[in-house]
Amino acid sequence: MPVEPNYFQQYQHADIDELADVIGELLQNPITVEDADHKLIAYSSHGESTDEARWSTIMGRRVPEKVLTRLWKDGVFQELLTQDDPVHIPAKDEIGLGKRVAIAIRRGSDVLGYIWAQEVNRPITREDDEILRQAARVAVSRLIQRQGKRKAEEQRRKEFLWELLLGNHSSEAVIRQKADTLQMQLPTSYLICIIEAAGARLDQYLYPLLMRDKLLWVVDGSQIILLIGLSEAKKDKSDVLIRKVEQFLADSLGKLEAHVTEGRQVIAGYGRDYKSYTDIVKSYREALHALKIKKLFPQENEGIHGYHELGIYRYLLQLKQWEEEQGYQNERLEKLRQYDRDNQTTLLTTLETFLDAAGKVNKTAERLHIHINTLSYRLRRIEEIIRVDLDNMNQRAALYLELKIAKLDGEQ
Amino acid sequence: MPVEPNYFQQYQHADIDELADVIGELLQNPITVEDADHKLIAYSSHGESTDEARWSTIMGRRVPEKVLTRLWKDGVFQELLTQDDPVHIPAKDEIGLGKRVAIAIRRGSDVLGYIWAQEVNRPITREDDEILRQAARVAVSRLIQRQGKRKAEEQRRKEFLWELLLGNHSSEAVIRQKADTLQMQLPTSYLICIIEAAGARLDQYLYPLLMRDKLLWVVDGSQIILLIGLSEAKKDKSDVLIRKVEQFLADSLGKLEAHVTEGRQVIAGYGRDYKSYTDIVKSYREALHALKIKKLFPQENEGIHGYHELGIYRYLLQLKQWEEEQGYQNERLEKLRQYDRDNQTTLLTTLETFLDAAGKVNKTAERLHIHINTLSYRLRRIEEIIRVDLDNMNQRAALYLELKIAKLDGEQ
DNA sequence: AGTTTGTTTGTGAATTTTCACAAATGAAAA
DNA sequence: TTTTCATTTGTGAAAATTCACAAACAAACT
Repeated sequence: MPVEPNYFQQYQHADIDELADVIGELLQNPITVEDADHKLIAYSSHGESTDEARWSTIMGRRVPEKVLTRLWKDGVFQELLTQDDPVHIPAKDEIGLGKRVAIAIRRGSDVLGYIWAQEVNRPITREDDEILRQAARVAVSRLIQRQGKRKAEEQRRKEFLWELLLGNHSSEAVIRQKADTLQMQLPTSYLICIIEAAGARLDQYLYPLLMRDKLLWVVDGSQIILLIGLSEAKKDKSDVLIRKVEQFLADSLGKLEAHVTEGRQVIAGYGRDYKSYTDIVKSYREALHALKIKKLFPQENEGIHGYHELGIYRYLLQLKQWEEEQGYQNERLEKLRQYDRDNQTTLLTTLETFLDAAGKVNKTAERLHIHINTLSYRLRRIEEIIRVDLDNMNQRAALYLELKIAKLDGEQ
Repeated sequence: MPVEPNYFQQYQHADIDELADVIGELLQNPITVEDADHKLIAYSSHGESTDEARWSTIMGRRVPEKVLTRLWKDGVFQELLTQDDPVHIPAKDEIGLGKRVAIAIRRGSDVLGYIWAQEVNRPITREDDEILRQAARVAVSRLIQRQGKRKAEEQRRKEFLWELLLGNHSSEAVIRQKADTLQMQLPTSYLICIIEAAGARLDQYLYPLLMRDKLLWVVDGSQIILLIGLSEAKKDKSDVLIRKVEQFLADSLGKLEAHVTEGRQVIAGYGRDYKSYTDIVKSYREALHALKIKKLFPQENEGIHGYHELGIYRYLLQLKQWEEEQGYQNERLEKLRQYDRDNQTTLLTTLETFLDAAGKVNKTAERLHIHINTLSYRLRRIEEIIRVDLDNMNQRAALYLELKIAKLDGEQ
């Protein structure tokens, strides 16, 4: 293995702009240096041949949004965030992006920024990768200070989110003002989403996704709490927005479940969407509620994350508590349970399966592995024993509720 | 019209026993006088020919229970209580009751007692009726004092019931003791039933029924509150007892509705059955709740009176209140309502009918007077618009609940 | 005017549900 | 042991449901 030369020996103390020029000279191509938030930090001054993406970046002092979106979509950033080596990116003419190479500037697992090298004057080969690796290493010290400031800001933003989650602020105006001083732009519509994983480094694994969507988040024990913005809530198109959340969750859970093979306890829930930021407490509580229900009824709520999708489960805990306060005990179900015990039957399970199948005898018999006439007999029996009319929606719904409430005791 | 002689002219100041003898002599038959509670007050002393019923009555100083039950069943008391004339009763050998004639002793609408004349020595004809009428009139003054005492006792019992209803007593032992001092025997199992009629003299119309079942009751405005005993709650035979309550209600409501033709607002509700008398508050509250629900959803709960039969309606008020506290507004239903307004459709009604029919398309289409394919189209539309899966019981039940909750606002 | 869109109704075939009746099974009671 | 009872399964026919496809219609839009 040949010993690579130390390209930046004599530039250890050069400032960041000088460094960009040096890299540019070594690679004979235009260089751009950005921080983790894609704000322009430095760029090489030689050479006029520049594509539209670089031009816009320099003029706007930030990488244009559409370029970022595209690169996230193509998985470029995912690569950059997860590996130490330079990433070679083919040209993407639709967004005015020429062929280039990029590398992340990182300290430990933190990404401080990126170095971009355009390929215009000459191709950048694998041999040049070491130059970029060294350049990234040298750039670290220049970015650390900036990073410190950024971290402190991030920290203050997280504290602010906690305040919002706990409902410390009562006035919308005060919230907006504080958000301004923290240079946060609050989405017009938002919701709170919680992802919980047993013993996983949640923020670590989700980092690329969090960065991609520029989410505000805090970690609380084994939970990560996310403020997700629903940019434009046009008319009846809220469905589309919710589907974006579901997409995000699918991505996140997929990624996490790959990592957390052991307990595989990865669950997520989110509250309803609100516009006023005094309602953030509500959305948070709703997300927590959804999570709680998903733990209590995992099968019943598989694939469901939104509080608005919980159906009757939304009421269950409350109703349970109410029944207890009233000293109500369900005689009908107890009667069935007793009958089952006395006669070694399974009428209660039969009833639950029947109700879960929304009264479809076919589906019910199938799930229970019994003849359809057996089912019909059992249902008739149930109607006789607990004196109920299963064709009556009121009674059906009531029984359904009662059954699910009873399950909360683990009595089943 | 011949002027009837005044048979009791010279006995105006005779005591009650003497009176019985006089009547006996006039009719040449054995006489028994009872108070309203069928306790023996006096009996004629001549003549040995006496049937088993009279003999038991005199020996036990009260009319035997089985005789009373039979006479109530045959409607004899109903007649006695509602008319001033003597009632001629055929022999009922199975209970040892010979042929006899009876008349109620009444002051105004209050029944103070009864005079019974057995037919053994000679038949008692219509001509003798006037003798009994006059005898009943003369007996009034002898029974008034007794009646006063009885009324005071009744009054104290009613006050006691009120105390129980309002939960003033916390100890079962104290309650039992007080019941003893008031000479009340509390049924082992009981429930509270309330009948409400707009402007009717409830206790008046129900008097025969109340007497028959010896119920404890109080009147509260337009409501009459009844403590109904369920004598022997053997094993799983509670159904039979409840059916007795239903029978009583059917009788009562039938009678009342005949009288209250105007507003026809006669409703009834009853709570669950309890054994401990500290629970009487619960049963009372449940009865009130049932009544309230029946007012809010008259059609939905037609023919239903028991709190235990309310189904989901039992939860509705609580859920409504809870939703309001949470500031929850139902977007799904609102969306449908909006669609209906925009397109002059009736999807909301369609949905409700469908759910009420427990998902039977046939019944639904019939009730809506539409083609079954129209219904199928509408349901598909509903599923699209509010993004719901009507085959899913959770969603179905949730929608059902939401619909009924929404109806509480009168928003429909 | 024609076109589009959402709604209603019709037809027909495959499938499911409902119901009545009968036979087989197994466990408990006589 | 037989008898009884509750349960399961089978058969078959009528009724109801589901689904695809098409025609008719009215209101809104171009």
